[in-house]
Amino acid sequence: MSLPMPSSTAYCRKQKSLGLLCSNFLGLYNRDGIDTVGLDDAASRLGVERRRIYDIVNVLESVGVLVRKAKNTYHWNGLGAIPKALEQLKEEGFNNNDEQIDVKSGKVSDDEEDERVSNHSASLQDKTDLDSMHKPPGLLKSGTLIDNRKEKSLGLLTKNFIKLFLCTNSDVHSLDDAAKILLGDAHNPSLTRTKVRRLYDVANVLSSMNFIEKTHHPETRKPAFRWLGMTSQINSQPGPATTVVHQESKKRAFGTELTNICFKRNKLDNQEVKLFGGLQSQRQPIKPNTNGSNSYPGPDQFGQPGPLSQPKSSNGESNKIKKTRDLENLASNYRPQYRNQALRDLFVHYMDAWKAWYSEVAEMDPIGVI
DNA sequence: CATTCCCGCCATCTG
DNA sequence: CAGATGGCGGGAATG
Repeated sequence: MSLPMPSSTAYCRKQKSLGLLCSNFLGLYNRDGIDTVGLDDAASRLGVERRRIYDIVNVLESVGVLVRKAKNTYHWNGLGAIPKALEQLKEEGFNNNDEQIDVKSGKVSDDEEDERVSNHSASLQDKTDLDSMHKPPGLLKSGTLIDNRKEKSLGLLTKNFIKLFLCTNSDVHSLDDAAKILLGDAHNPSLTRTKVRRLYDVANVLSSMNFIEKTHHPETRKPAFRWLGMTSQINSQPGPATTVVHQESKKRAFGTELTNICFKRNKLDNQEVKLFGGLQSQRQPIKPNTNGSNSYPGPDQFGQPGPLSQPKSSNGESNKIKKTRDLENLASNYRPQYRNQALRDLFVHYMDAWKAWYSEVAEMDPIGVI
């Protein structure tokens, strides 16, 4: 019981959110020369417990930004790997059955992400909401009793959640519905509750990367999330982006404090603050934007443009800036300056892949799938 | 009261 | 078997 909140620095939930942590994480590693990310390193530099790093890393891995390399170590692929990862997710979602071969470079680890979304030829686009994708709860195959751990992983959940947007008509889903869908059936309220908690976790990091944004379901009023990827507008009309928007115009001014460090909810105090100091003095400060919403701060001080960044008001929070389909600008605007030729090539490769995919998708008939 | 979701216990899975 | 992972859900913060 150390006092919960020093008057000046009250405990603020937002400062400890996964979303903010994700932003900081990206800010810390999304730069030239990063190849490996160590969990302990990340945890200490970000001033959080290891447990939290797992949360973030798991969802980032689902989106291709990272790959687990070994115990305590991840390989940094970078944001450039996102398009490809999404493409893959989409594909998987459509051939809504499981087992996809790993396309990663090199080794095909193990079962990697296998999800078994039930088989059953789904008409790609069915109704608006619940439907087509679900993973059978029970499960079959390989399982006996082992399986489940992975099936409940945050990583898988992230993927399925994203597929929900990529492979469905609707680009707005309430977590509640999402939970039910992803849960297969299991109308167990308790299970759903837990699922929703997890969805909040992934939603937070995804929204910090501007993949999604919080809104309310048109009719239902229920809180929900809207996909901000490129799918939405492509969806509404064939042809190239209709809403290529703005872009890196403003340099946001974020808060200047590293968050995620202090004040435990109200118990024990923390001695982690020192990490903060250390970080500040030795590295560019992460600028979390202390109170407002949190989203990936963007490049500025990190050297690279942030494809997923968005203009953000310094005191934002209420400020619902229309987050835009940044991914759309990815190809044209995201131009990291890699000093390393290999990385550069890799990046180019990703971009090409993405463009190919994008144009392909763009000319598809709207009713078709997307 | 409802929604959001942080925290950290502790089951599992490696190495 | 110790350390690494990461479900899971209580319950606090917020709306």
